[in-house]
Amino acid sequence: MKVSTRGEYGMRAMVSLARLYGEGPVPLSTIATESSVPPAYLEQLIGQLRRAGLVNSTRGANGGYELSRAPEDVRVGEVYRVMEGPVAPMVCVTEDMDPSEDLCPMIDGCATRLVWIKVRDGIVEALDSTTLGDLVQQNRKSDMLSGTGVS
Amino acid sequence: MKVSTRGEYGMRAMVSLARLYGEGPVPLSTIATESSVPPAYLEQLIGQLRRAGLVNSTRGANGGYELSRAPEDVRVGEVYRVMEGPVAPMVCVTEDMDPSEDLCPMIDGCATRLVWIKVRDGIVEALDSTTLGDLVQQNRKSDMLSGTGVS
DNA sequence: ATTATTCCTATCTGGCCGGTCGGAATTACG
DNA sequence: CGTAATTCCGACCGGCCAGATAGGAATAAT
Ligand code: FES
Ligand code: FES
Repeated sequence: MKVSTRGEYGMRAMVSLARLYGEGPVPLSTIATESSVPPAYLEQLIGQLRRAGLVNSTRGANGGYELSRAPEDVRVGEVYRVMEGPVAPMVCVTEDMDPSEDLCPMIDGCATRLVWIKVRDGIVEALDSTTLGDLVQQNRKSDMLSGTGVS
Repeated sequence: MKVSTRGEYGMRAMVSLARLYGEGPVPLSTIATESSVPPAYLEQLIGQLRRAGLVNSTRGANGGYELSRAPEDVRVGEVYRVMEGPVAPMVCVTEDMDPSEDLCPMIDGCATRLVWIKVRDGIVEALDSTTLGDLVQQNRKSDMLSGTGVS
């Protein structure tokens, strides 16, 4: 059960943008460097984030990307869902699914489903209780304590 | 972020065994039917569970498998870990990892890691707070309420 | 015009998930 | 003893898709 690189990279990119929030459009190349994501690939990913309305873009020279909302107003769950789709450790417990359809072929109904629902809710809680703002803040704090992050 | 079929099937099989606990060895074919898992595949999976000590096997005619412990004493997290490996939504937050190694290439340390740790802990909590016993019990209860589970 | 940038879509590749197969070992049973 | 029921083991394999790369068209600043 791994988060794909889309989720990983997308989240990293968004954190980078959060750190640079308020300083105007940031070109893709910068985000790519800062978040260590292959530029060509990032381009694809950030397109998704834009279409989802999480980032705004400015085209042409001096253009770039920026968060469409303040970092404190962006739950990481939103980013996650754009990149990874609805939270669903298993098809039969997809977040937004019609509760009536139970596609499990098990005899006597499915007992395991209860577990996966719990797991799903655990993930949702973790994702939706944090904002990009929280992340950059936490990070700045730990930078303060340990000097310049060291190597 | 999906649980693979190994986890799904493994869990289903264990629930089946839990329901039949105390009635002697259950042949693979029965478990396969009851949990709707291709027998040949299940054989592979249940081998893992056996080697991990979660089930005991009896060879030869009239042989089969049974839980090595009472259902109430088996946390679903144990089953999960056997089938899926340590809980780790992302390599850098693997359950049993050496906390010193931080392999993230991000500039200024990694802010996103905090999220994944939260996610991981959410999953762990969900898995370790439930036992196979809980599952079969819950399931029996819902059977009672809705007749014979219907079609 | 030239340069910096976003935008779009097609294409490729390796890994591994999900599953099958054949046969050897082991034990019950009449 | 022989035969049937079963676990046990490792090899094999096809298809899908994550994880990129590539090329070029549109847009805007200077
Ligand atoms: S309904 Fe999902 S495992 Fe049964
Ligand atoms: S350390 Fe895992 S994403 Fe940075």
